[in-house]
Amino acid sequence: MTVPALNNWQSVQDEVVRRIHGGVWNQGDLIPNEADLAREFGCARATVNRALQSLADSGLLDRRRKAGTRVAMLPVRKATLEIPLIRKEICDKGHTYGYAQVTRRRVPSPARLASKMNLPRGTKLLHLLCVHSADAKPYVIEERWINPDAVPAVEGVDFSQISPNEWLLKHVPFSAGDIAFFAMSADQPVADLLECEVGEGLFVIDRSTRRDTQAITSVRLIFAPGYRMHTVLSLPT
Amino acid sequence: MTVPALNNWQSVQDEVVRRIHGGVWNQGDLIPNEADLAREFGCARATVNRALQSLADSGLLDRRRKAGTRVAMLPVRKATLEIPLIRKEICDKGHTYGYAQVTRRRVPSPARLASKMNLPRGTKLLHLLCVHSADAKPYVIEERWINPDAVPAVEGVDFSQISPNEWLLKHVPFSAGDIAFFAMSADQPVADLLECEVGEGLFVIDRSTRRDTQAITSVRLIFAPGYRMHTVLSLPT
DNA sequence: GAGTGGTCTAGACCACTGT
DNA sequence: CAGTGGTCTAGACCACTCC
Repeated sequence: MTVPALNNWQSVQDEVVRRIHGGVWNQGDLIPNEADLAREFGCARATVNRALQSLADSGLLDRRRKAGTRVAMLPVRKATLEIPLIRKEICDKGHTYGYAQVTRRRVPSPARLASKMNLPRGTKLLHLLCVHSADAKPYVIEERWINPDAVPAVEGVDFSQISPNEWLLKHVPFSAGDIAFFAMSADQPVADLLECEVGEGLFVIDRSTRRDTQAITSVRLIFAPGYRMHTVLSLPT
Repeated sequence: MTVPALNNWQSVQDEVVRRIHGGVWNQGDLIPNEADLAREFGCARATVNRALQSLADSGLLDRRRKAGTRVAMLPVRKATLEIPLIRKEICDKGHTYGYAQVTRRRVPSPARLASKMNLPRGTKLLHLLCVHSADAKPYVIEERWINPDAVPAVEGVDFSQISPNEWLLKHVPFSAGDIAFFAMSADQPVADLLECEVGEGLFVIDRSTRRDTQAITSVRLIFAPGYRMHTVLSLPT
């Protein structure tokens, strides 16, 4: 009656999911350890490990050394968002990309940013206001602050030709950071730039990035009405 | 001169990232194959594989059989969002959780949902309108549609005691789906429920889940003003 | 066809942590 | 202290895909 030997980690994963779905293992239950499962499934422990680790990443299992592996009590859903280059996002949708720099200034770092970006007092930042458009209609406002101490080369860049979004991705790639999503109501200046009504609800992304502990840049993206960011909730079966 | 042997996958990953940062390998470049790197680093190929696979998951590398491994041209940023139980989210913030069901009806599936949830024509859905609150202030509106064909047990549940959000998570866990984030302006009924101004910009999440191909539930979460969803952009150093 | 990443195995040692 | 997951190794075979 033994199962016909699960010889790859995907089939092991499927079997584990099946047992959870089927109620063989319930939320909070301790499941057998890797060695036992490997013996039962007729495969190597590394294969079981790979399968369970993948499920733990998905949030279905909680694993701790010595304590063993449990079915997660509250299976936290995880969604992976891909945050593309704005130009690419617009082109991929089949629209014509447009871009314009609105203002460029050097400013003392605003208090709100100084703390968020962990900047020394009195740091001067480069502040840019730009608009990306799709088929000549405003698509998103990019309000950008850049720490010139972290990116000296930025002083010589002409951001009327290339957006900070794109330049930074090419020249300062691979940094860590944090990101927040929320909504705001359009005020007059924003409404003017996005050609929408004052008060309209807009989708906003705030993002700060740094390398090691040095703040590189902070950006606020304010999207035109109608924008939707979507992705897939991928859980095994 | 040789590096002191990278004997774990994290250090291999760090070294690869260092070489990309340092310009040893540039965007679009083909990097050496796993066997060569393993020899150079003085570790097993599996260790290199683990490191590179992790970097590919992060979007820094593009890997294809036979074609080899390249530094990604447009390093797509990936953010992982955890979508918690609403009650848990509120409690974790240290607030008192409150919940109320506003309405409960059986309705023909609206056209918009019928297509999104891929329902047969004429399917009747259970429609619920609920409000979750934090410290007695409205926190989020949960507008929920449930397909009773997929979850027959739902007919007997008293959703004035437990939110659909929580009941479904406990009883219909582990399903796939898709999710979208956007902003809307509060209309009168929404403003009444959230105790905010009409027209105010609100953060909204639409989510549909299914098991296999059968639609289970669709939900719209409309958050009170001020809500921010945030996460970390985790890229290796 | 040949070269690359993807995976499996069997065994080993280590790191963490509950008891 | 002892049991569990986390990882490494050396070798092997397979699957994909570019040429």
